[in-house]
Amino acid sequence: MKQQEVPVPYCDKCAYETGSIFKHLSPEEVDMINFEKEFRQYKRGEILYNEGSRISGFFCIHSGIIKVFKTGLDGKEQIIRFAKSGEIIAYRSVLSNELACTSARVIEDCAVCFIPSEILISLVKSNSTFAHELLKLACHELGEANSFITDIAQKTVRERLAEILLLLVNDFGLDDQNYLQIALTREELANIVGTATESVIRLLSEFKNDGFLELQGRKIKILSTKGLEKISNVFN
Amino acid sequence: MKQQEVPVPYCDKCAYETGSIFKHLSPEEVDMINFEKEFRQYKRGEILYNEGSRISGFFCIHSGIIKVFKTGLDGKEQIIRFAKSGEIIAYRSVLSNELACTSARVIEDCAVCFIPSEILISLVKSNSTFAHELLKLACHELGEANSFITDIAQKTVRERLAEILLLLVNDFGLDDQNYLQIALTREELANIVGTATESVIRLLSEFKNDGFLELQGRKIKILSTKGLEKISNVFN
DNA sequence: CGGTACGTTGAGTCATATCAACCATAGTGG
DNA sequence: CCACTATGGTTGATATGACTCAACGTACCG
Repeated sequence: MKQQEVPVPYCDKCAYETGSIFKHLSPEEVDMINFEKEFRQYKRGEILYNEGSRISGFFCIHSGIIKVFKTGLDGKEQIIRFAKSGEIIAYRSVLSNELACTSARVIEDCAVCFIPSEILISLVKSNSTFAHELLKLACHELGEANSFITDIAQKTVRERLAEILLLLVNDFGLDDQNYLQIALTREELANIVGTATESVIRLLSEFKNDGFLELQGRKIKILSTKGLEKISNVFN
Repeated sequence: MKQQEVPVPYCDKCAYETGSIFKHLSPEEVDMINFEKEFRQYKRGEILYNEGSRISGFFCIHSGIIKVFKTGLDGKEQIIRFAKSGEIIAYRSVLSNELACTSARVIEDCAVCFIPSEILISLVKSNSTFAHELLKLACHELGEANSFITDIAQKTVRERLAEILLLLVNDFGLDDQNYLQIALTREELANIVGTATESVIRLLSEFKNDGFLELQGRKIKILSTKGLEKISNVFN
């Protein structure tokens, strides 16, 4: 849990005008958060919190990318989701008052605000709109989890990999040269899809041969989302 | 959507003293629910709601068992969860204001209360304890979904089947002869585990040969939860 | 008594995991 | 500056878990 003593830049993600969950708070409530929160910076590879630990607060991502994962058999990671600017993590454990069911590790150097549990709970109690929005968020994630369960259970690795690539395009976008704006190791890709690293490597090079993408190390250049859609069977 | 005109039995599941989510309501709020709710009875095989539809309320189960599932490729069902007495379903869609992401079908004849969406929303707004409890519920389900994702992605069909059997024992219990208190077809078991019907049949008969259970049609007699635990690798 | 849904078994196939070897790259310390 | 090591990526060979297909048995139901 590294916490650097650097000049704290203004964090606009916990402000009430932004697109984050905090937009449903009053200026006074945002002030309270800004007073209580702790600004932190983490480098790639660092852990924000560990599965099984009791969590004393949640994180709002200012910048960077974080992977949220569970550790399964033989320590193999299953990536549950990614969090990027404006999103919050660890709120599940805080709200359900359970131990963390996942761990979180930095994928791209990040700056986050750490906000104590009590703040979240008290806001849920005092601001019903905020509570409703949190419910929407949790219920939406639940819907996504249900879809993912169905996909993993029914689709082939090939279909899932294509689908995950499209999902990453959707979540992180492409730069001006059509490079995917998130760089993952082959192992990380495998740990989303739920397969072996070697399988990801082989399938990626198949997709390359099919002309759907190009590979430059970890950077993936998307040439044909249409092609990937066809492979992934996205429309059931 | 069958709705029988029978004398409405007293439904104690929507009462504020029970173990259901409604225990966090005031007597007045419970009265409101009782006034607005609609009592319905369904037989095995009937559908409560369909994936993709807009839902105008949620269901509280008085008695019986319901399976909640998604329809994937080729119409193959993926069972997401079961709901039994005292539990609520379809609240996800109501709260997230999204189309239903699952369907619900009766496994064991059931009696349910149908409660309009507006009631749920207004209670979330007016009763912050209730909102917090709903958040706990949703977040808890989210944690379970995450575990399930990891299991499906990493465990073998054999391990998953053993684990699901234990989970069913936990949720529905055993009768005095150690028979599992929920009767599923082989296909339904397969649709939880995420495998083919034939695989379930073969594995069940393996478990039988190993002395862990006995089979009487759909009734499964559990002889050794220890054995099933060993197979399932429950402790990671 | 035929029909329909469910259960069972066997045989063959295939996607994917596993194992092993090897290469590329970058960071480290002597 | 150069071995040294660690990490990640790639490829090939092999094994196998699980699916598919097909046939047949069983049981209930009108």
